[in-house]
This record gives sequence, structure tokens and C-alpha cells, in this order.
Amino acid sequence: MNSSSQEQVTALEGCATRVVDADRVAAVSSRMPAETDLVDTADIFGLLSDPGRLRLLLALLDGELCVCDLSVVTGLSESATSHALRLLRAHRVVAVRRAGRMAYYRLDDAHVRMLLDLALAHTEHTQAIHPERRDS
Amino acid sequence: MNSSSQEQVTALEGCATRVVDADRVAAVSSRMPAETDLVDTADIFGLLSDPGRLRLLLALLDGELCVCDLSVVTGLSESATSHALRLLRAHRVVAVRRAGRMAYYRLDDAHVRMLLDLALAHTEHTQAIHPERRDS
DNA sequence: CGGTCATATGAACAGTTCTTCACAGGAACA
DNA sequence: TGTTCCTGTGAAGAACTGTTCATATGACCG
Repeated sequence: MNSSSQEQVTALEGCATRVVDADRVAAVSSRMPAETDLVDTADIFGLLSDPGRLRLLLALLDGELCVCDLSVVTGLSESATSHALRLLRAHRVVAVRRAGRMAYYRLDDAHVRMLLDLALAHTEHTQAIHPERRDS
Repeated sequence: MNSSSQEQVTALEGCATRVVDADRVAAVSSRMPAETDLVDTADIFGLLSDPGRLRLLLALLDGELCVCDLSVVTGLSESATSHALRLLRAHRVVAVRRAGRMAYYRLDDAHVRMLLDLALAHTEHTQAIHPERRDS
């Protein structure tokens, strides 16, 4: 949290914008992940940013389910469910096991599972603190 | 919240979707968070799903930074930075401290910080596995 | 075989999102 | 005081997203 906050108005590698704390800027920039990693991470978060997909993935936390059951649990239409699963499959977040005409989906990404567990724990925690629903 | 397994038979002949594993559907449904919590959680993930905002938040992991420095670090224009910070502020993810004409932003959500730490750890981990590219 | 069932897919469309541009406000500073 | 600097904001437009409808595929049943 400490910063040697003198105003060093040094141009940073031909950048047009001014810099206030050049040391911190340099340090933070050096710690910034590579662009591809950032985009991949943002993509994962994006997959979790839709309530339907989130329900889908939370439903899979306990084990595999077929598409029609997932449709019932999530409240999505079967088509929407299939589209969502396709997206998740394309990103290797879920995997599918086929048995006859059924398709059983399961979580296939330990990282996403951790994110889901964390999110779930947080909602339970905040529910314990605020038993009444809060608007904001 | 409460759906028992006896709905299977009626659902099979009913108008809507059929259920394969009624017990699992009931169990998973009962564990599904409330709609408002789901939407809130999805919103948080949505805030992390943009590479620009992600860079912004990662830059703030170490402490506060002013808007122009954030703009430099993230590569966003100052206007885009301000818009993004406004969004994050509206969701209480960041907080601002004003000093003169400067505005210093900081992370203000422990939950988001955990998510960011986890994401960062994951990218570092995968980088350790695939050390193909390096950052300056 | 024909029919039905579970899932998959494509097109299209409403709604959202992210960026840029233009400008406004308030603080510092001459 | 007037000017410059840092930040904030609204509008607009391009790009993206998520849903539905219609239809396809392939497995099972009779």
C-alpha cells in the first residue's frame, strides 16, 4: 500500500497520457498478465455472467445431468439449454457423455468449479448476514 | 424451491418437459440459490468478463491508483477508464478517494478480490505449465 | 420400415455492451 | 481572473449476446 508518491511527469515509452506515479505504474504493468491470458480469464468470467449458464453450472456441481433435467432445473428451454451447453463445451468447461439418445453433461474444469464454489459460499454467507432481501 | 419426486409421472404426460432423474432434479433445485442472488453473482462475474475492467481491477490489487495511471496501465482511453470505473463504483466493487482534482480508486470488495486472486493464481499456474511466452 | 424422442443446430431478432466523441465541472496555478 | 489539468458524463453507433422458432440428426420403439 505504500507508494513513493512524488509527481514524476515522465513520458512512458512514447505514451501520450501523463503518469502520476511512474514507479507504481511500472510495477503494476510488469505484474499484469499477458493479453491472451487476460482474454481467456475474462472469457471464463463471461461464461459465468449469465444467470442461465450459472444455474446450469451450479446444477452440475454435484454430478452429471442430462439435458432435459438441466432444462427443468434451470428453467431454460431445451433449445436454450443446448445452446448454452454447446458454448460451455466449446470452452471445455463441461464435458458430455452420450448414452443412446441421451447426453449427460458434467463439469470438466477444476478452476471453474472453484469459482462456483466460491460464489456459492459467498451467496450463502451474505444470506446468513442479510436474511431479508436487500435492494440496491 | 420445493418440488417433490412425484411430479415425474405427471410431467411425463404433461405439456412441458419430461424429467429423467426426478430425485436429483429435486435435490439440485432445492440447493439452487434464489434468483436475486443468482443475478447478483452473475452481475459480478459480468463485471470481470471484460479484459479492460479485468486489467483495471488487477491493477488495483496492490493499492489505489489515480485514473490517468489506470488508463496507462490498462491501455484504455481515459474516457473508457472513467466509464468502467463508474460501473465498478456503482456495484461497490471499487471506491474512490478524491484529492484535489485527482481521483484515487481502490478495490472495495473482498469477494471480488478473492476472485481476482484466484484468477491470477490460475494464469500463473498455467504459465508455469506452458512457459511458451514471457512478459517484459 | 415409420414414428417418436432427446438433443443439436442455424437463422433471426431484440436487447445489451463497449467504445469514442464532444463537452462539462471543479481544482490548481499563472 | 483566465487557463490548464484531471476527471466525469451523455449520446451514438458498432459489435456482441441470448433467446426463440424451425428444422435436423440419430437412437429407440412398435
